[in-house]
This record gives sequence, C-alpha cells and structure tokens, in this order.
Amino acid sequence: MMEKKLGRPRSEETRKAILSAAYEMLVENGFKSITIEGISERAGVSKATIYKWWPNKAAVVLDGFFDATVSMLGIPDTGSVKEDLFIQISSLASFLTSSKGKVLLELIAEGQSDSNVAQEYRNRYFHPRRLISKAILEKAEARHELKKDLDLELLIDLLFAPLFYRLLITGEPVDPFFIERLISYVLIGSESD
Amino acid sequence: MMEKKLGRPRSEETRKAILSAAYEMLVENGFKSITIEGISERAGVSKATIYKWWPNKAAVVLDGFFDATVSMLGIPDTGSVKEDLFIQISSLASFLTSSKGKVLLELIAEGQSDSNVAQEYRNRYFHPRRLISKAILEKAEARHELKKDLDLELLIDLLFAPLFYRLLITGEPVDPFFIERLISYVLIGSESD
DNA sequence: TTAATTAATGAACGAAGCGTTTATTAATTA
DNA sequence: TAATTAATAAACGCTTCGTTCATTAATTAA
Repeated sequence: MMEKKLGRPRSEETRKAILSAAYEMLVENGFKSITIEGISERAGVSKATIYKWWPNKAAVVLDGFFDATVSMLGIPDTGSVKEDLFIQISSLASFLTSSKGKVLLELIAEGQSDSNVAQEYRNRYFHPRRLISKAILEKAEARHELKKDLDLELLIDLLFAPLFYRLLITGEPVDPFFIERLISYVLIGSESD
Repeated sequence: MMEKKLGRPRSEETRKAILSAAYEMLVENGFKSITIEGISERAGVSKATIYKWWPNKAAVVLDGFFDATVSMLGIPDTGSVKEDLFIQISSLASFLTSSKGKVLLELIAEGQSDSNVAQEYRNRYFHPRRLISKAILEKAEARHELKKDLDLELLIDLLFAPLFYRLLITGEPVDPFFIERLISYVLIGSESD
C-alpha cells in the first residue's frame, strides 16, 4: 500500500529550515521576540508556507523546541536512591539554568495563557521524565531502601517542585548544594529503618 | 515643607479609573487580552495620559493588581504548626484557584520575560508572605513543636513549591486533601521527638 | 487679574506584526 | 500532458504600539 501522494511533495528541507530558525531565535532572544515574519526571513521561506503548516507562532516554536531537544532519557541506576535522584535532578537543573533550558521556562509561561502549549509540554516533556523518577523510586522500594506504600506522586512533586519554584518565582539559586539538601530532607521520612 | 506643586494637579480620579479598568480587564479576560488602548477606552481616558504615567502595559497592570489586592495578611496562631500552616496554605490555594488568583499566575508567567515584573511580585507579594511562614515556623520552634536548627528556608520552599508546581506546570488539583498530605509529609522529619 | 506651569485630551502618525488572499511557478504522479 | 499539491512573492485590511502635536483645563505665583 503506502501509495505515493499526488502532487508536489512537501519539502523536508523547508520544514527543517523553519524549525531551526524558530529554535535558534528562541534561544537567542526568547519567545517574546519571535515573529512569524522573522522566522520566515531567517529560514529563507515564505510566510505563507509557515501558515500553511502551523496554525500559529506557539505551534511552530513548540515543534522547533522539541525537535531540537530530543534527549536520551536513560534511567540512572547506581543502587542508591539518593544518587539516582541526584543524577536526574542535577541534570534537569543544569538544563533549566542553561540558555536552552531557559526556553522551557518561557514555554511554561506561555502555557499559562495557552492551554495547547501547556498540554504539549506536559505530554512531551514532563510526563516522560516523571515516569523515570517513578521508576527510580519503585526500584528503591523494591530493594527495601524506601518504605512500602509511600505516596510516590507526592514525593516526586516534593523533589521537583522546589526547582521550578526557585527558577520561576523566587529567583533563588538552584545549585548542587541545594539539590543535595533537598533530596536528603525529602527522603528523611521515607527511608526504611 | 510640603509646598504645593505648580500647575494643574494630577487627577486622582483618572488614576483610579485607569487602575480599575486594567484590573477588571485582567480578571475578565487575562493579561494577554489587555491593550493600553482598551484600558483607555474602558477608563474613559486618553491613551496619552496612560503613557505619561506608566512606561508600559506591564507597569499599569501590576499597579492595578496590587492596588486591588491589598489584603490583611494576619499571622495565624492556633498553637499548632500544622494548623497554622494549613490556614496559610489553604488561603493561598483558594486565592490562586480563583479568577483573581489566576491573574497572579499570569504575572508570574510575564515575569519570565520581564525582570521588572518578576521583581515586583517578589517584593510586593511573595516576600511579605514568606515572612509570615517564617514567623509561624519560628514560633513552633520556640515552643519546641519543631526541632532546633532546621533549615526554615528549605522547609518553606517545600511547603509552597508544590502548589505552584501543580498550578503552573502539571495541572493537578490543589485541594485541601492534597494540602493536608503535603504538610504532614513535609513536617515528618522536623517534628520534635 | 494675568502669567506661568503642569495635566489631560483627541487626533494623527509611522512602524510592526497579524493572519489571509491571490496569482504564479515548481515538482510530483497518473 | 493533465491533474494535483507545494512554495513563493506581494499585497491586503486590521490591530496595537509608543509618540507627537495642538488645544483646553486647573492650579499657583506675581
């Protein structure tokens, strides 16, 4: 089956040029600075072409972002919950504090007034990562490093929320020292005796 | 010696009309929907007047918001940390989930690309409230309900961050049941023996 | 009273960006 | 070669931006 479609095929080159341009502009000057006309200029592509394939600015930018940030997402497994969590949280923190990660914070901001954007970053970014955290904690439970019947969802919120709270709201630093204290404090009540 | 200023005095009525219009539009349709021209129409005021007194949209809107949300900020003191915290956190949560509170989330969003906005809500909203939380915890320490030498700043982050994490990012509910579990989990490691 | 000073107004401006449309050319399959 | 779809450049009307200008209003100082 897989019949070839009729007519001139969509140019993959053009698609990539648009997404790259969007992403580069995003990293360089932030979400707010982006315009469709700017993307079209930088990509060397007609504005009409962009509007043909994406409904609005947010949609292009999201695709540009996720296209550029395909990461491996391995599950750390050192044998120690604290170490595993430290690895996962630290790598998230250094991403979020990098210029590329700043973009994610801007997308979260955008999500406050655009529910499509919010749904996208939940599905494409947060959900997969949350599953990893859960896997880490479940393994720790299995080897009796943690108590049974913990509320893992709450635990995960407690581990990650403070990062975003600091980055989005208070502006306090998110450094390895903070992460270390965070993890050990959160796990105090959950470690087995 | 408080000399009267020369020339026609600024109209207090006009100022109020502008701030009310901005705030009402903010609650009704959100930050994104606001335009200076819209405010000027609704307030029955010239656009030039607004630009004379405020540098941009964000500045007007922030003033409108904080002008409208002057609240008392009493320090709860029931004799129980958990209850005190429950009172403070619950009232924050019901504010944040109300249509008026939604505005604060939008301002936080705006703060991601406008550091003036971020500074304003830190100083005018978060900082005062954080002092209350600290007072609650210090009182509890004083009456030996909590351990000595706790990292109160971390504790406060752990108590409040999950609310914002859910509201800004995951979209999970923030109800009394969640708050109850949150508080008791966070305090497990901190209660005195 | 009148002069000086500052506020507020309404109207207009050029610049941008929005999202759409139109006519034309390009690339592909039938 | 005909049918079909993609991409382009150019233009459109619309909205908002932030600013400017000339005029009128309200106040204090001389």
